[in-house]
Amino acid sequence: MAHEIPDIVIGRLPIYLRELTRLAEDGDKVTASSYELGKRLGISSAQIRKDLSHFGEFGKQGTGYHIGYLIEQLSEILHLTYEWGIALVGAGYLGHALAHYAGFQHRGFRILCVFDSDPTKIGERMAELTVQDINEMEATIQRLQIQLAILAVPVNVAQAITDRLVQAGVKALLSYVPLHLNVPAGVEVSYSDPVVQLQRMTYYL
Amino acid sequence: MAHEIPDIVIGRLPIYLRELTRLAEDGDKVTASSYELGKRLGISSAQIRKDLSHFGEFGKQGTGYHIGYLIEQLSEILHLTYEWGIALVGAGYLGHALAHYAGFQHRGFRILCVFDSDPTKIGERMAELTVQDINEMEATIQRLQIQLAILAVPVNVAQAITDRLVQAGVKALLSYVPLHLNVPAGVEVSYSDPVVQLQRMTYYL
DNA sequence: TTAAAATTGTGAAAAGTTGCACGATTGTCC
DNA sequence: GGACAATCGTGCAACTTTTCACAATTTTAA
Repeated sequence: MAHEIPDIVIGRLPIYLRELTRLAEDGDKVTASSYELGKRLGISSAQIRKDLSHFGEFGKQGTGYHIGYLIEQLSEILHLTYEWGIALVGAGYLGHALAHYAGFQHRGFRILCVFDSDPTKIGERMAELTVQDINEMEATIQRLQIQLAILAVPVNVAQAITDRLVQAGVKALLSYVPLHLNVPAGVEVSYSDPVVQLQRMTYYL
Repeated sequence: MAHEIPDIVIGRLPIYLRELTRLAEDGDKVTASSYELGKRLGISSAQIRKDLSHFGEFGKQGTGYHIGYLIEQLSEILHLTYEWGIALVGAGYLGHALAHYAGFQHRGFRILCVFDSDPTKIGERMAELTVQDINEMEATIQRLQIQLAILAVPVNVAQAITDRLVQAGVKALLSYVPLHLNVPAGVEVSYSDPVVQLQRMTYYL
Protein backbone atom coordinates (compact mmCIF):
# COMPACT_ATOMS: atom_id res chain seq x y z
CA MET A 1 0.00 0.00 0.00
CA ALA A 2 3.02 2.24 -0.01
CA HIS A 3 2.94 2.39 -3.81
CA GLU A 4 0.95 4.90 -5.81
CA ILE A 5 -2.39 3.58 -6.96
CA PRO A 6 -2.97 3.94 -10.73
CA ASP A 7 -5.48 6.57 -11.86
CA ILE A 8 -7.15 4.01 -14.03
CA VAL A 9 -7.94 1.92 -10.97
CA ILE A 10 -9.38 4.94 -9.14
CA GLY A 11 -11.55 5.59 -12.17
CA ARG A 12 -13.24 2.20 -11.88
CA LEU A 13 -14.05 2.43 -8.19
CA PRO A 14 -17.05 4.76 -8.69
CA ILE A 15 -18.45 2.26 -11.19
CA TYR A 16 -18.12 -0.54 -8.68
CA LEU A 17 -19.70 1.62 -6.02
CA ARG A 18 -22.60 2.49 -8.28
CA GLU A 19 -23.34 -1.12 -9.14
CA LEU A 20 -22.98 -2.26 -5.53
CA THR A 21 -25.47 0.41 -4.49
CA ARG A 22 -27.91 -0.95 -7.05
CA LEU A 23 -27.41 -4.44 -5.69
CA ALA A 24 -27.95 -3.18 -2.16
CA GLU A 25 -31.18 -1.46 -3.20
CA ASP A 26 -32.49 -4.56 -4.94
CA GLY A 27 -32.03 -6.08 -1.52
CA ASP A 28 -32.15 -9.73 -2.51
CA LYS A 29 -28.50 -10.44 -1.74
CA VAL A 30 -26.03 -9.71 1.03
CA THR A 31 -22.88 -10.68 -0.82
CA ALA A 32 -21.62 -10.47 -4.38
CA SER A 33 -18.64 -12.21 -5.98
CA SER A 34 -16.14 -10.50 -8.22
CA TYR A 35 -17.46 -12.74 -10.96
CA GLU A 36 -21.03 -11.52 -10.57
CA LEU A 37 -20.07 -7.88 -10.26
CA GLY A 38 -17.90 -8.24 -13.31
CA LYS A 39 -20.62 -9.87 -15.34
CA ARG A 40 -22.98 -7.00 -14.54
CA LEU A 41 -20.38 -4.41 -15.55
CA GLY A 42 -18.65 -6.10 -18.45
CA ILE A 43 -15.35 -6.27 -16.54
CA SER A 44 -13.28 -9.36 -15.75
CA SER A 45 -13.47 -10.73 -12.23
CA ALA A 46 -9.67 -10.75 -11.98
CA GLN A 47 -9.57 -7.05 -12.65
CA ILE A 48 -12.08 -6.27 -9.95
CA ARG A 49 -10.17 -8.38 -7.42
CA LYS A 50 -6.86 -6.80 -8.34
CA ASP A 51 -8.29 -3.29 -8.22
CA LEU A 52 -9.73 -3.83 -4.76
CA SER A 53 -6.58 -5.53 -3.52
CA HIS A 54 -4.76 -2.21 -3.80
CA PHE A 55 -6.71 -1.02 -0.77
CA GLY A 56 -7.04 -4.07 1.43
CA GLU A 57 -8.67 -7.48 1.68
CA PHE A 58 -12.39 -6.90 1.56
CA GLY A 59 -13.62 -10.29 0.37
CA LYS A 60 -13.95 -13.75 1.81
CA GLN A 61 -13.06 -16.93 -0.03
CA GLY A 62 -16.00 -19.06 -0.96
CA THR A 63 -18.45 -16.19 -0.34
CA GLY A 64 -17.34 -13.06 -2.17
CA TYR A 65 -17.76 -9.51 -0.92
CA HIS A 66 -20.29 -8.29 1.65
CA ILE A 67 -22.13 -5.64 -0.35
CA GLY A 68 -22.80 -3.21 2.47
CA TYR A 69 -19.27 -3.45 3.81
CA LEU A 70 -17.69 -2.92 0.40
CA ILE A 71 -19.90 0.11 -0.22
CA GLU A 72 -18.66 1.57 3.07
CA GLN A 73 -15.05 0.87 2.24
CA LEU A 74 -15.26 2.31 -1.27
CA SER A 75 -17.04 5.38 0.09
CA GLU A 76 -14.19 5.96 2.49
CA ILE A 77 -11.53 5.39 -0.16
CA LEU A 78 -13.21 7.90 -2.47
CA HIS A 79 -13.73 10.39 0.37
CA LEU A 80 -17.50 10.22 0.16
CA THR A 81 -18.14 10.07 3.88
CA TYR A 82 -19.54 13.55 3.91
CA GLU A 83 -21.38 15.65 1.37
CA TRP A 84 -19.33 17.74 -1.06
CA GLY A 85 -20.66 21.15 -1.98
CA ILE A 86 -20.52 22.17 -5.64
CA ALA A 87 -20.54 25.55 -7.35
CA LEU A 88 -22.33 25.49 -10.69
CA VAL A 89 -21.28 28.11 -13.22
CA GLY A 90 -23.68 28.74 -16.08
CA ALA A 91 -27.47 28.88 -15.89
CA GLY A 92 -28.35 27.92 -19.45
CA TYR A 93 -30.22 24.79 -20.45
CA LEU A 94 -27.41 22.58 -19.21
CA GLY A 95 -27.17 24.48 -15.94
CA HIS A 96 -30.87 23.89 -15.44
CA ALA A 97 -30.52 20.19 -16.13
CA LEU A 98 -27.71 19.91 -13.60
CA ALA A 99 -29.51 21.99 -10.97
CA HIS A 100 -32.54 19.71 -11.21
CA TYR A 101 -30.58 16.46 -11.41
CA ALA A 102 -31.71 14.28 -8.52
CA GLY A 103 -28.75 11.91 -8.81
CA PHE A 104 -26.33 14.09 -6.82
CA GLN A 105 -28.21 13.96 -3.53
CA HIS A 106 -27.66 10.32 -2.62
CA ARG A 107 -24.20 9.95 -4.01
CA GLY A 108 -22.27 12.46 -1.98
CA PHE A 109 -22.78 15.82 -3.69
CA ARG A 110 -24.98 18.89 -3.57
CA ILE A 111 -25.01 21.99 -5.72
CA LEU A 112 -24.87 24.91 -3.30
CA CYS A 113 -24.84 27.88 -5.65
CA VAL A 114 -25.30 28.84 -9.29
CA PHE A 115 -23.75 31.75 -11.13
CA ASP A 116 -24.33 33.48 -14.43
CA SER A 117 -23.37 36.80 -15.97
CA ASP A 118 -26.62 37.36 -17.87
CA PRO A 119 -28.71 40.02 -16.05
CA THR A 120 -31.92 38.38 -17.25
CA LYS A 121 -30.94 35.16 -15.48
CA ILE A 122 -29.59 36.60 -12.25
CA GLY A 123 -32.21 36.31 -9.52
CA GLU A 124 -34.06 33.51 -11.32
CA ARG A 125 -35.05 30.50 -9.20
CA MET A 126 -33.56 27.19 -10.29
CA ALA A 127 -34.58 24.11 -8.31
CA GLU A 128 -33.86 25.20 -4.70
CA LEU A 129 -31.35 27.81 -5.76
CA THR A 130 -31.29 31.41 -6.92
CA VAL A 131 -28.96 32.33 -9.76
CA GLN A 132 -26.32 34.73 -8.45
CA ASP A 133 -24.31 37.35 -10.27
CA ILE A 134 -20.99 35.90 -11.38
CA ASN A 135 -19.30 38.84 -9.65
CA GLU A 136 -20.23 37.22 -6.35
CA MET A 137 -18.64 33.92 -7.38
CA GLU A 138 -15.28 34.13 -5.62
CA ALA A 139 -16.75 35.50 -2.40
CA THR A 140 -19.44 32.83 -2.23
CA ILE A 141 -17.04 29.98 -2.99
CA GLN A 142 -14.73 31.15 -0.26
CA ARG A 143 -17.51 31.73 2.26
CA LEU A 144 -18.95 28.23 1.66
CA GLN A 145 -15.48 26.64 1.43
CA ILE A 146 -16.37 25.04 -1.89
CA GLN A 147 -13.73 22.87 -3.58
CA LEU A 148 -15.74 21.49 -6.51
CA ALA A 149 -17.19 23.30 -9.50
CA ILE A 150 -19.13 22.37 -12.60
CA LEU A 151 -18.57 24.46 -15.70
CA ALA A 152 -21.47 24.95 -18.10
CA VAL A 153 -20.55 28.21 -19.81
CA PRO A 154 -19.76 29.29 -23.38
CA VAL A 155 -16.38 28.30 -24.81
CA ASN A 156 -15.04 31.82 -25.07
CA VAL A 157 -15.20 32.54 -21.34
CA ALA A 158 -14.33 29.05 -20.04
CA GLN A 159 -10.59 29.53 -19.45
CA ALA A 160 -11.05 32.90 -17.76
CA ILE A 161 -13.72 31.52 -15.43
CA THR A 162 -11.56 28.48 -14.71
CA ASP A 163 -8.73 30.77 -13.66
CA ARG A 164 -11.07 32.63 -11.33
CA LEU A 165 -12.41 29.40 -9.84
CA VAL A 166 -8.92 28.08 -9.18
CA GLN A 167 -7.94 31.41 -7.68
CA ALA A 168 -10.96 31.19 -5.39
CA GLY A 169 -9.86 27.79 -4.11
CA VAL A 170 -11.60 25.25 -6.34
CA LYS A 171 -9.60 22.02 -6.46
CA ALA A 172 -11.64 19.93 -8.90
CA LEU A 173 -13.61 20.91 -11.93
CA LEU A 174 -16.11 19.06 -14.11
CA SER A 175 -16.25 20.82 -17.45
CA TYR A 176 -18.93 20.54 -20.13
CA VAL A 177 -17.10 23.01 -22.32
CA PRO A 178 -15.61 21.51 -25.51
CA LEU A 179 -12.06 22.64 -24.87
CA HIS A 180 -8.93 21.64 -22.93
CA LEU A 181 -8.50 23.75 -19.81
CA ASN A 182 -5.17 24.79 -18.32
CA VAL A 183 -4.99 24.51 -14.56
CA PRO A 184 -2.09 24.46 -12.11
CA ALA A 185 -0.78 21.18 -10.70
CA GLY A 186 -2.95 19.92 -7.89
CA VAL A 187 -6.23 20.88 -9.55
CA GLU A 188 -8.21 18.01 -11.08
CA VAL A 189 -10.24 18.44 -14.25
CA SER A 190 -12.72 16.05 -15.80
CA TYR A 191 -14.35 16.64 -19.17
CA SER A 192 -17.64 15.77 -20.77
CA ASP A 193 -18.14 16.57 -24.44
CA PRO A 194 -20.95 14.65 -26.14
CA VAL A 195 -19.55 15.32 -29.59
CA VAL A 196 -16.17 13.83 -28.70
CA GLN A 197 -17.96 10.74 -27.44
CA LEU A 198 -20.09 10.45 -30.57
CA GLN A 199 -17.11 10.96 -32.87
CA ARG A 200 -15.26 8.18 -31.14
CA MET A 201 -18.13 5.85 -31.94
CA THR A 202 -18.71 6.86 -35.55
CA TYR A 203 -15.24 5.56 -36.34
CA TYR A 204 -16.61 2.06 -35.83
CA LEU A 205 -19.76 2.57 -37.90
CA MET B 1 -1.84 -0.31 -41.47
CA ALA B 2 -3.01 -3.92 -41.61
CA HIS B 3 -3.08 -4.07 -37.83
CA GLU B 4 -6.03 -3.11 -35.66
CA ILE B 5 -5.85 0.45 -34.38
CA PRO B 6 -6.15 0.70 -30.59
CA ASP B 7 -9.38 2.14 -29.18
CA ILE B 8 -7.38 4.48 -27.03
CA VAL B 9 -5.89 6.06 -30.13
CA ILE B 10 -9.32 6.48 -31.74
CA GLY B 11 -10.48 8.15 -28.55
CA ARG B 12 -7.87 10.88 -28.88
CA LEU B 13 -8.59 11.74 -32.51
CA PRO B 14 -11.75 13.76 -31.76
CA ILE B 15 -9.72 15.81 -29.28
CA TYR B 16 -7.12 16.55 -31.94
CA LEU B 17 -9.85 17.41 -34.39
CA ARG B 18 -11.51 19.75 -31.91
CA GLU B 19 -8.31 21.64 -31.18
CA LEU B 20 -7.34 21.83 -34.85
CA THR B 21 -10.75 23.31 -35.62
CA ARG B 22 -10.13 25.97 -32.98
CA LEU B 23 -6.76 26.72 -34.54
CA ALA B 24 -8.36 26.95 -37.96
CA GLU B 25 -10.99 29.36 -36.66
CA ASP B 26 -8.41 31.56 -34.98
CA GLY B 27 -7.02 31.81 -38.47
CA ASP B 28 -3.57 33.11 -37.65
CA LYS B 29 -1.75 29.95 -38.66
CA VAL B 30 -1.77 27.51 -41.53
CA THR B 31 0.30 24.78 -39.90
CA ALA B 32 0.76 23.36 -36.43
CA SER B 33 3.50 21.11 -35.10
CA SER B 34 2.87 18.06 -32.95
CA TYR B 35 4.70 19.94 -30.21
CA GLU B 36 2.34 22.89 -30.33
CA LEU B 37 -0.79 20.79 -30.55
CA GLY B 38 0.46 18.72 -27.65
CA LYS B 39 1.23 21.75 -25.54
CA ARG B 40 -2.31 23.03 -26.05
CA LEU B 41 -3.82 19.69 -25.10
CA GLY B 42 -1.48 18.47 -22.38
CA ILE B 43 -0.33 15.54 -24.51
CA SER B 44 3.23 14.68 -25.57
CA SER B 45 4.23 15.48 -29.11
CA ALA B 46 5.50 11.93 -29.59
CA GLN B 47 2.10 10.54 -28.76
CA ILE B 48 0.38 12.76 -31.28
CA ARG B 49 2.84 11.79 -34.01
CA LYS B 50 2.52 8.11 -33.19
CA ASP B 51 -1.28 8.27 -33.10
CA LEU B 52 -1.47 9.95 -36.49
CA SER B 53 1.11 7.60 -37.99
CA HIS B 54 -1.39 4.76 -37.65
CA PHE B 55 -3.35 6.31 -40.50
CA GLY B 56 -0.71 7.73 -42.81
CA GLU B 57 1.89 10.44 -43.10
CA PHE B 58 0.12 13.75 -42.76
CA GLY B 59 2.96 15.98 -41.62
CA LYS B 60 5.99 17.54 -43.21
CA GLN B 61 9.42 17.73 -41.60
CA GLY B 62 10.45 21.18 -40.58
CA THR B 63 6.89 22.51 -40.92
CA GLY B 64 4.48 20.31 -39.01
CA TYR B 65 0.92 19.56 -40.08
CA HIS B 66 -1.21 21.63 -42.42
CA ILE B 67 -4.19 22.39 -40.21
CA GLY B 68 -6.88 22.31 -42.87
CA TYR B 69 -5.55 19.13 -44.42
CA LEU B 70 -5.29 17.33 -41.11
CA ILE B 71 -8.86 18.35 -40.23
CA GLU B 72 -10.01 16.84 -43.52
CA GLN B 73 -8.08 13.64 -42.94
CA LEU B 74 -9.30 13.21 -39.36
CA SER B 75 -12.85 13.90 -40.48
CA GLU B 76 -12.60 11.12 -43.01
CA ILE B 77 -11.01 8.71 -40.56
CA LEU B 78 -13.79 9.34 -38.05
CA HIS B 79 -16.48 9.11 -40.74
CA LEU B 80 -17.56 12.69 -40.32
CA THR B 81 -17.83 13.50 -44.00
CA TYR B 82 -21.58 13.64 -43.81
CA GLU B 83 -24.02 14.56 -41.07
CA TRP B 84 -25.16 11.83 -38.68
CA GLY B 85 -28.77 11.91 -37.55
CA ILE B 86 -29.45 11.29 -33.88
CA ALA B 87 -32.54 10.09 -32.03
CA LEU B 88 -32.89 11.66 -28.59
CA VAL B 89 -34.85 9.69 -26.03
CA GLY B 90 -36.09 11.60 -23.00
CA ALA B 91 -37.49 15.13 -22.98
CA GLY B 92 -36.67 16.14 -19.41
CA TYR B 93 -34.29 18.91 -18.43
CA LEU B 94 -31.35 17.06 -19.93
CA GLY B 95 -33.25 16.31 -23.12
CA HIS B 96 -33.96 20.02 -23.44
CA ALA B 97 -30.33 20.91 -22.92
CA LEU B 98 -29.27 18.46 -25.62
CA ALA B 99 -31.96 19.56 -28.05
CA HIS B 100 -30.83 23.16 -27.73
CA TYR B 101 -27.11 22.42 -27.77
CA ALA B 102 -25.60 24.34 -30.66
CA GLY B 103 -22.40 22.30 -30.64
CA PHE B 104 -23.74 19.41 -32.69
CA GLN B 105 -24.42 21.36 -35.87
CA HIS B 106 -20.87 22.11 -36.93
CA ARG B 107 -19.27 18.92 -35.78
CA GLY B 108 -21.11 16.33 -37.82
CA PHE B 109 -24.34 15.64 -35.94
CA ARG B 110 -27.98 16.67 -35.82
CA ILE B 111 -30.78 15.56 -33.55
CA LEU B 112 -33.61 14.55 -35.85
CA CYS B 113 -36.27 13.42 -33.39
CA VAL B 114 -37.11 13.38 -29.68
CA PHE B 115 -39.23 10.86 -27.81
CA ASP B 116 -40.86 10.70 -24.41
CA SER B 117 -43.56 8.60 -22.79
CA ASP B 118 -45.06 11.41 -20.71
CA PRO B 119 -48.35 12.55 -22.30
CA THR B 120 -47.82 16.08 -20.98
CA LYS B 121 -44.56 16.31 -22.92
CA ILE B 122 -45.66 14.69 -26.17
CA GLY B 123 -46.39 17.37 -28.75
CA GLU B 124 -44.29 19.97 -26.96
CA ARG B 125 -41.94 22.02 -29.15
CA MET B 126 -38.26 21.67 -28.29
CA ALA B 127 -35.81 23.73 -30.32
CA GLU B 128 -36.80 22.85 -33.92
CA LEU B 129 -38.37 19.56 -32.91
CA THR B 130 -41.68 18.25 -31.61
CA VAL B 131 -41.60 15.63 -28.87
CA GLN B 132 -43.04 12.39 -30.22
CA ASP B 133 -44.71 9.53 -28.42
CA ILE B 134 -42.19 6.85 -27.57
CA ASN B 135 -44.47 4.35 -29.27
CA GLU B 136 -43.46 5.92 -32.57
CA MET B 137 -39.76 5.49 -31.77
CA GLU B 138 -38.96 2.33 -33.72
CA ALA B 139 -40.93 3.39 -36.79
CA THR B 140 -39.33 6.82 -36.90
CA ILE B 141 -35.80 5.48 -36.41
CA GLN B 142 -36.28 3.03 -39.23
CA ARG B 143 -37.89 5.55 -41.53
CA LEU B 144 -35.06 8.06 -41.00
CA GLN B 145 -32.38 5.34 -41.03
CA ILE B 146 -30.98 6.56 -37.73
CA GLN B 147 -27.97 4.75 -36.30
CA LEU B 148 -27.16 6.98 -33.31
CA ALA B 149 -29.19 7.59 -30.16
CA ILE B 150 -28.78 9.63 -27.01
CA LEU B 151 -30.37 8.24 -23.87
CA ALA B 152 -31.65 10.72 -21.28
CA VAL B 153 -34.33 8.68 -19.50
CA PRO B 154 -34.86 7.43 -15.94
CA VAL B 155 -32.71 4.52 -14.73
CA ASN B 156 -35.55 2.05 -14.43
CA VAL B 157 -36.50 2.14 -18.12
CA ALA B 158 -33.01 2.53 -19.59
CA GLN B 159 -32.26 -1.11 -20.38
CA ALA B 160 -35.68 -1.76 -21.90
CA ILE B 161 -35.41 1.32 -24.12
CA THR B 162 -31.88 0.34 -25.09
CA ASP B 163 -33.14 -3.06 -26.21
CA ARG B 164 -35.81 -1.39 -28.31
CA LEU B 165 -33.30 1.03 -29.86
CA VAL B 166 -30.94 -1.79 -30.78
CA GLN B 167 -33.83 -3.76 -32.20
CA ALA B 168 -34.76 -0.73 -34.31
CA GLY B 169 -31.26 -0.59 -35.78
CA VAL B 170 -29.33 1.82 -33.57
CA LYS B 171 -25.62 1.01 -33.69
CA ALA B 172 -24.19 3.53 -31.23
CA LEU B 173 -25.61 4.94 -28.05
CA LEU B 174 -24.56 7.81 -25.82
CA SER B 175 -26.07 7.22 -22.40
CA TYR B 176 -26.55 9.73 -19.59
CA VAL B 177 -28.14 7.09 -17.40
CA PRO B 178 -26.02 6.05 -14.37
CA LEU B 179 -25.92 2.36 -15.16
CA HIS B 180 -24.07 -0.18 -17.33
CA LEU B 181 -26.09 -1.17 -20.39
CA ASN B 182 -26.04 -4.57 -22.02
CA VAL B 183 -25.95 -4.50 -25.78
CA PRO B 184 -25.07 -7.09 -28.41
CA ALA B 185 -21.63 -7.17 -30.02
CA GLY B 186 -21.33 -4.59 -32.77
CA VAL B 187 -23.23 -1.90 -30.87
CA GLU B 188 -21.12 0.86 -29.34
CA VAL B 189 -22.00 2.50 -26.04
CA SER B 190 -20.50 5.56 -24.43
CA TYR B 191 -21.41 6.78 -20.96
CA SER B 192 -21.59 10.10 -19.21
CA ASP B 193 -22.29 10.12 -15.47
CA PRO B 194 -21.30 13.34 -13.71
CA VAL B 195 -21.26 11.66 -10.32
CA VAL B 196 -18.79 9.02 -11.46
CA GLN B 197 -16.55 11.79 -12.75
CA LEU B 198 -16.81 13.77 -9.52
CA GLN B 199 -16.15 10.70 -7.37
CA ARG B 200 -13.02 9.95 -9.33
CA MET B 201 -11.74 13.41 -8.46
CA THR B 202 -12.67 13.48 -4.77
CA TYR B 203 -10.23 10.61 -4.23
CA TYR B 204 -7.43 13.11 -4.82
CA LEU B 205 -8.83 15.82 -2.55
C1' DT C 1 -16.37 -35.76 8.77
C1' DT C 2 -15.00 -35.64 4.38
C1' DA C 3 -15.37 -34.32 -0.45
C1' DA C 4 -16.71 -31.01 -3.75
C1' DA C 5 -17.72 -26.33 -5.07
C1' DA C 6 -17.05 -21.46 -4.74
C1' DT C 7 -14.25 -17.82 -4.40
C1' DT C 8 -10.46 -14.77 -2.82
C1' DG C 9 -5.74 -12.47 -3.25
C1' DT C 10 -1.63 -12.49 -5.80
C1' DG C 11 2.85 -13.56 -8.33
C1' DA C 12 4.16 -14.10 -12.89
C1' DA C 13 3.30 -13.83 -17.77
C1' DA C 14 1.24 -11.52 -21.51
C1' DA C 15 -0.47 -7.66 -23.77
C1' DG C 16 -0.84 -2.91 -24.47
C1' DT C 17 0.79 1.96 -24.25
C1' DT C 18 4.01 5.66 -23.91
C1' DG C 19 8.39 7.96 -24.25
C1' DC C 20 13.03 8.31 -26.10
C1' DA C 21 16.11 9.45 -29.40
C1' DC C 22 17.66 9.66 -33.90
C1' DG C 23 17.95 9.57 -39.12
C1' DA C 24 15.70 12.00 -42.66
C1' DT C 25 13.69 15.93 -44.67
C1' DT C 26 12.20 20.67 -45.17
C1' DG C 27 12.46 25.51 -44.51
C1' DT C 28 15.09 29.83 -43.14
C1' DC C 29 18.63 32.98 -43.25
C1' DC C 30 22.92 34.82 -44.22
C1' DG D 1 24.57 27.60 -51.65
C1' DG D 2 25.57 26.02 -47.14
C1' DA D 3 24.75 25.97 -42.30
C1' DC D 4 21.34 25.84 -38.92
C1' DA D 5 16.83 25.08 -36.94
C1' DA D 6 12.52 22.79 -36.99
C1' DT D 7 10.06 18.85 -37.17
C1' DC D 8 8.36 14.37 -38.79
C1' DG D 9 7.96 9.18 -38.60
C1' DT D 10 9.54 5.22 -36.21
C1' DG D 11 12.26 1.24 -33.95
C1' DC D 12 13.17 0.12 -29.52
C1' DA D 13 13.10 0.37 -24.63
C1' DA D 14 10.54 1.39 -20.61
C1' DC D 15 6.56 1.39 -18.34
C1' DT D 16 1.64 0.24 -17.36
C1' DT D 17 -2.28 -2.68 -17.37
C1' DT D 18 -4.62 -6.92 -17.89
C1' DT D 19 -5.04 -11.77 -17.74
C1' DC D 20 -3.83 -16.25 -16.13
C1' DA D 21 -3.68 -19.69 -12.95
C1' DC D 22 -3.18 -21.49 -8.50
C1' DA D 23 -2.64 -22.01 -3.28
C1' DA D 24 -5.54 -20.89 0.45
C1' DT D 25 -9.82 -20.53 2.57
C1' DT D 26 -14.74 -20.95 3.25
C1' DT D 27 -19.19 -22.94 2.34
C1' DT D 28 -22.24 -26.64 0.99
C1' DA D 29 -23.79 -31.07 0.95
C1' DA D 30 -23.78 -35.91 1.70
